Formats: sequence, C-alpha cells, structure tokens
Amino acid sequence: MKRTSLAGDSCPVARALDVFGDWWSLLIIRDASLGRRRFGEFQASLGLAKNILATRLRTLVERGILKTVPASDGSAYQEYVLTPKGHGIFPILVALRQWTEEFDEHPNEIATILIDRDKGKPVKKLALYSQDGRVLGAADTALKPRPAAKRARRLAST
Amino acid sequence: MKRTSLAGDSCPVARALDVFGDWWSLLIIRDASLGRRRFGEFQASLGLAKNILATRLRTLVERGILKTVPASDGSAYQEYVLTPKGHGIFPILVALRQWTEEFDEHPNEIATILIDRDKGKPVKKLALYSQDGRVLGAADTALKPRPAAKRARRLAST
DNA sequence: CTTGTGTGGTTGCAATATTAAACCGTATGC
DNA sequence: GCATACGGTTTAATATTGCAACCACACAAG
Repeated sequence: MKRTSLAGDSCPVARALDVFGDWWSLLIIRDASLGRRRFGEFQASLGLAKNILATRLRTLVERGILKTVPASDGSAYQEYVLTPKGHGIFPILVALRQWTEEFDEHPNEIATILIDRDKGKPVKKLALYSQDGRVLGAADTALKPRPAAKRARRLAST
Repeated sequence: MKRTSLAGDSCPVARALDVFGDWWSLLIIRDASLGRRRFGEFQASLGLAKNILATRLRTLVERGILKTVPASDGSAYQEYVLTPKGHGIFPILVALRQWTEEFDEHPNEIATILIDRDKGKPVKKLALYSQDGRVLGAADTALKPRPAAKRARRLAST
C-alpha cells in the first residue's frame, strides 16, 4: 500500500515525477534556484513542517538534485545548493510559471515576472522547435520508440 | 492537518502545482495528451486505484483542465478530453521529458523519443529566449515584482 | 565553565491521503 | 432476459503528512 513508485516506468515524464514530483520538492528546488541555501530559509519561506523538509532535503541530496556544502558564513552548519542536475530543472519551473501566467483565473495574484537580467525585459514564452526551426504544438509532435541502446559489443563478451 | 494548499500563494510555480502538482494529475494529463479519453483507458495505462482516478478526473474537470464529452463511439458513456487550458500544459510535459533525457541515470530505460511529426526528427531542446533573441540560463534571469494591476479607474468609483 | 539562545533537526501522535478489493448500477451483447 | 463490461462508489487497511514537543549541537555572553 506504499505510494506506487514510478521509478521503473519507461515514460520519461513519469521518471522525472518520481524524482521531484511530490508536493514540496519542486518548491524547494525553486527556492534553491532563487538562492536560498539554509534549512531555516527553506522552512521560513515554504512554511512546511520541519520533519517533512528534512526528509525532502535528504532525498533530494540522495538523488543528486541538491548537495550539501559547508556554510558560507564560516559557521559549522551546512547549506544546500543545486547540482547541475538540479539546475537542469530550471526550464520546468519556467514552464510552470508561464502556464500560470497564461491560464490562471486570478492572474492579478501573481507577484513576480521573470525578466532577462541583462535588459530587464520579460522573457519570451518557451516554445518547442523542430530541428529546422518551426514552432511545434502538441499536435505537431509524435512519440517514436527509442532505438535500441547501442551495445558495446566488444565489452559485452568480456 | 490538511495537506497545505498552495492556491493562495503568490508564486506562479506554486499556483500551477496547486492545480495539477499531485502525484497522478500530470500523468493523467500526459495520457490525455496522447489521446486517451476513457476512464478505463486511464486506469489500465496508469494502474492507479479507481477511486483515486475518479477523484482526480473530477477535480481536473472542476479546474478546467479536462472536460467531459459524450463518448465518441456512440455509447452512453462519457469521455475526458483536454481543454485549451489543459493543452497549455504540454510544454511542461516536454520540459519534464527533456530533463529525464538529459539527467536520468538509466537513460536506456526511456522508451520513447518526441519527434516532429512532419519530418520525423527529434525536436530541439526547449530553450528560454530574451526578447532580443539571446538564450537565457537561470543565472541570466531575475524576478521583478509584477506591476500593480491596472485599475479600471472610471469603473472603480461607480 | 556555565548558562542562554538560535539552528537544525528527530520523535510521537493525530489527521488525511492512498491503496486494493469488494460492491453496485447502468448499458450493451447475446 | 441474462450475463458481462464499464464506470464508478464504498470500505477497511496502510502510508504519508502535519503539528508540536523535544533534543543536540554550536556559538556567545558572563
């Protein structure tokens, strides 16, 4: 009766959700990408129970999304920062943000806008492109079975 | 002790997660975007308990992600199809997929590739662009407070 | 060195959510 | 008309979440 794990699923969407698809992880990752690093910062920002935060941080570290580093202020505590794998989640956060911006019933409750730091102007909407540069909607795409993995034939027999 | 709702949060990421950020909703939406429409199709595909599926479908309909339509095969049943608001989630699914493709420890377990239906070639990676066309990473962006909502001044006093 | 306080957790218990399985009403299918 | 499939609802067991109390350690003051 455990919550069913999606880890073995062959769908890449399910596999991603298995890693950070629970109720709090993406918000922790969002906070981390905004520069929050300390247990207390996450807890104050998110308002979640400390035991939940502790287990989430632990599993995110285990899964290679976050890593712990010695505190930057010289104290004996540790801080949590994103790994490259964690930074790779950024486009997902942007996609979530843009969906709310476009479809939320109460857009006036949205507090912030994502801007290009250099020019200070709002970013463009994420768009999916074909290799020859056309913008693709969902209906313009399809799923193809992945080609079988390349076997390292020489090594396979050793 | 209810699971804390994120509905009133001012962060657009949290607001999106409040709508479809639970363990199953995004997978239902993924299935819907693949053309699955019937209760039984979702249940067989996802392997989740039927009561959970029933409540998820109900709330997704309430929230305007799915809508029910009369069954396409003429039977008395109903089917669930994405609304425009639901179709808007497609980029999020793509972003999740691409994250797995890039960072998963066992990429050989991924079954499918997303291709451009027209040419049959893999799509490009989603990228975030500034208004003048530069590709932006997380570090090239910032958050700005949203300008106050435009008040309809004339109407405000009536 | 002793006390006090802030940080970063852990533990225990109550509430809620998820699950599997049994059950049920309505349509078709024969 | 009878059986069976579909689309759920109900029930009971188990898991997860949330809150609050507690605790250990670091650091600072006296």
